Amino acid sequence: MTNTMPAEQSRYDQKLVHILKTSAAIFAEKGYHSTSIRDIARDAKMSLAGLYYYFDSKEELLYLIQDYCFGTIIEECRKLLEGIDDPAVQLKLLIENHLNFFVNNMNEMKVLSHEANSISGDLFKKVNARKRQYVDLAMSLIAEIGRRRRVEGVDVRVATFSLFGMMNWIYNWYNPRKDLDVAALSQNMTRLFLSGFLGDGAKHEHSLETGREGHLDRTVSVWQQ
Amino acid sequence: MTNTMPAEQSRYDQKLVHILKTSAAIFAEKGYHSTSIRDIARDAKMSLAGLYYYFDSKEELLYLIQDYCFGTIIEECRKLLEGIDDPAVQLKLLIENHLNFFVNNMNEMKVLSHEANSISGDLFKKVNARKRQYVDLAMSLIAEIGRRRRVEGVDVRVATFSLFGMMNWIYNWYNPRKDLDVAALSQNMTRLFLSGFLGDGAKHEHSLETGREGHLDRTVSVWQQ
DNA sequence: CTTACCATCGAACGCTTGTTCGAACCCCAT
DNA sequence: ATGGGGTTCGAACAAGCGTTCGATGGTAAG
Repeated sequence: MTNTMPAEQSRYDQKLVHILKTSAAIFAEKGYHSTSIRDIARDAKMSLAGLYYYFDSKEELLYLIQDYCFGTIIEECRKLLEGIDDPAVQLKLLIENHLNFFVNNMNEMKVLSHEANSISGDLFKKVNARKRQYVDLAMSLIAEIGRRRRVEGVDVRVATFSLFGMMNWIYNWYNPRKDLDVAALSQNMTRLFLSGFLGDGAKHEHSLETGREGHLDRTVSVWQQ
Repeated sequence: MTNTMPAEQSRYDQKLVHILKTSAAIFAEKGYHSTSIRDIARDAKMSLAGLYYYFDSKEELLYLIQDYCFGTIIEECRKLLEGIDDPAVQLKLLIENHLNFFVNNMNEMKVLSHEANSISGDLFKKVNARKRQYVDLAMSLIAEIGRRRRVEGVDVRVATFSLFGMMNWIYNWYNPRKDLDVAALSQNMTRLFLSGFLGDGAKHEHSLETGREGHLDRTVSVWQQ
């Protein structure tokens, strides 16, 4: 399986794409494990057995969706960042690209975010290699911004995953017909994150003293036993 | 089913708690739909049929975990916020409570976050009512902070769900043996969010001009067809 | 010791699942 | 028209699923 789809698509490629899109829509709606191949066959208007001409197993189907999704996002991102020096600008572009892609491919991205552990073995490793690559890119940008602007008081790892948390959580709430459009969403999140990361922490923190620090129970377990 | 467990637990209650904790651990590890009642029976050291003395269906089992989790988190939060005037301080406490509870009950919270749509019908409605209650609380705090500090340029809904995204994403990466402890994690995220929300957006944004705004393709679909 | 109730279990039911197989179909080059 | 390879399909399989039922064990009160 190659990273990129041929521009000129054969009948076979077109049908595979149709299957992947249909599957992603159902996976997004009811979850990978609750979706049966029969569900996919119905929506794709094919027979059960006919589908297996295009993939070897349900798990490989999930892999094809995830891998191609990651491939595209990373490729687009690399193109976008090329030749830009300021890591803050690069990060801004990464966020824009991520959210733009997410919103315009909500089904596939929900499957990528939510079904990350529904895949196992070698296929899991392959997807994870791409993920690590992408996360490392973002983390190195954030680290570099921190270095140049002498950011203190925020852990780079925490910052990176907080950013991905913000961005990847949108499948839980974002409604394109009701919420801001992608451009405004990107701007909001870039501002939230960059201002938060760079922002003068000390400026606000002194006013947050509660006079009862360390008041939290260490709730070791939900149900004490 | 009541919201709170009796302080004095009968033999029955203790065993129910044991089942809930065991189930949550397996659900967290392999997902709700990939977990069979037989898996739970094995780990809980009970027979398959014996489990059904404690719940009526697999779905109700999930509900019990989620409902009790939400119940505890909201109750703790209310107690903590009581009598405090500054919404920024209240939000800080909400974040601390949320993360403290999350880290100390990672299994249950992962099930709460990740299996939100694995439940349906009336049980889903019940859990969702609690969720809305909790989200509304956070959103109203954020809105009030925005009003008092005259925050501009960030949508309150986007800010709220970005915060929950940051916080709830941690089950995907947080490793208590390798990462910061809960106190430091809370401090980091509070700083990231509050500085981000309050922070002078204009201060940094002018330096982020790329000279090619609107350059992003509207990637309508992953696989063009 | 007997009664009654709470708790537990082995075994089975009906159903859905992912996957396979061999036969049939379609369509284009000869 | 005919051959053949690329597609499609109906039917079946074994395995696993959630759930039920009737019977059994344990235990505390009468």
